[in-house]
Amino acid sequence: MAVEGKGDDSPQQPGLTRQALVRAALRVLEREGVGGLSMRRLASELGVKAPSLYWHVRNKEELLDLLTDELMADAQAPPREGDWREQLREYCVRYRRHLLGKRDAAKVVAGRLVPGPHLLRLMEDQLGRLREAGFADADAAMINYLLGAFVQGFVLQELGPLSASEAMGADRREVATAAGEQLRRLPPETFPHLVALAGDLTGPSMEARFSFALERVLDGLSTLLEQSSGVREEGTSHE
Amino acid sequence: MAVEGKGDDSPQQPGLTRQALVRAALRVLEREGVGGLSMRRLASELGVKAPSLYWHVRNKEELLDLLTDELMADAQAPPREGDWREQLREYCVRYRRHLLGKRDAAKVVAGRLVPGPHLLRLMEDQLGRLREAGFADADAAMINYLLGAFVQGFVLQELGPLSASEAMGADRREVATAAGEQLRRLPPETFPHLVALAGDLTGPSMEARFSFALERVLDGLSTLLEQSSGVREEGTSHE
DNA sequence: ACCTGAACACCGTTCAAGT
DNA sequence: ACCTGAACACCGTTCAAGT
Repeated sequence: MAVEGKGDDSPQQPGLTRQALVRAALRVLEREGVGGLSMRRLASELGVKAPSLYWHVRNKEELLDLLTDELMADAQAPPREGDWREQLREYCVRYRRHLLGKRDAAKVVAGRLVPGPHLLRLMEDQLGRLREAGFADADAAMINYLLGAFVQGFVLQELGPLSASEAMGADRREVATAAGEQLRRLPPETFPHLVALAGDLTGPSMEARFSFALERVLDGLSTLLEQSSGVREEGTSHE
Repeated sequence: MAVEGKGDDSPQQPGLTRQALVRAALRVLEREGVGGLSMRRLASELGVKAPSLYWHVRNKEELLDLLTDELMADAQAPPREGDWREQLREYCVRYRRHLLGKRDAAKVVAGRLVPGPHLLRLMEDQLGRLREAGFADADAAMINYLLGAFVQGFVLQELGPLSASEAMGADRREVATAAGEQLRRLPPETFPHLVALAGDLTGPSMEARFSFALERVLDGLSTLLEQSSGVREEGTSHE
């Protein structure tokens, strides 16, 4: 009757696997959002009672750590086309899209530094491209961290409602223009810049804000690369 | 007997003010952390029962919005010394220190876009400096958003335990070197870069990561400023 | 106008007990 | 080895009722 032999070192399948647990958590997250992802709901998704989960996982934190890496399972590295800048841009654009594509993914991933297998795969690939581009090892490591923190932080901002006036009700465009009106009505003698820039502050879409920020970061990396290769050419290297 | 007349439009003081509520929330946050900040505990801090709070505040979300702005109450803009780059750097360094100085502040503030009075004050100041530095209005608005998202996102990463192995137990230095060992033990044929850069990836302190990232962003802003002022000088402006 | 009691529908986690 | 019942100590929020 036990048809599906996995072939590895588990003699009888235990009904619940860590893998099954994490995949179920992903389904619950997609369906209910991060607020609805409780140990109890996850248990019922698996046809089991909540305390059972604690046999497979130390606590909810560990579950979220596992889930964090699972969220990276189908993240794609960009094609190796174009220069390093084009490739890094594509990395960030894809990572953002990936996080936005899975419900509340950024809220799970946000403050979590988990070196799971899927993340390691992506890091390995990105570090390789950074070194090929000519970045020093120490810089490549820093840049890898920087880009991750940058995109995650950005998408996290993007997930929350644009303002206090909320996700319940009006769409982003309306909320933004309302916020613009509010800024314009401020006393101009104490807030001249906010009044003058009301449109500039509330107008741009999140897309636009992200790509603006991304281009600034990429410019900064360009500068670093020029500086360090400049040093290598004209510097006092012991070569 | 009602000694403390506020003088404004509140005839009898209602025992609970929104202000008192928010200040109490700040004390609870400092004492118990974000996980300990519940409506019930906040109520007991105020010598009142939980349902009372809902007279003053729509729900916990609104409370957190108010708290977010209160967290900015004593944030200091840097002195107007040095060039724009020095001032923006100091802005970010101070903002980071400010967030790190209040327990779990970044976790409250993170995905929350609340244009409260204290934030508006800082925005007004920063936008002024950006315009004086020569940034175009649209750019100044974008940069203001970028820097906020950048610092908040960064500090949020910094707050979580450095790795899964946890806040409970070993300090950051130990965890970092342990993570380094783990990377070094990876199969070098599939993870050559991770193995080679193990030390670079796990060595740097959060201080170092932050200031590296910050200098890159500032470099990026320099490039933007040069480009746009270049365009203004040699461009086809209708001046 | 402002506060409370009681209740609803939940949480994460532990632990003795079952198989 | 793996799962459950029962319990502990909590949550956010509503709502009739009190003053």
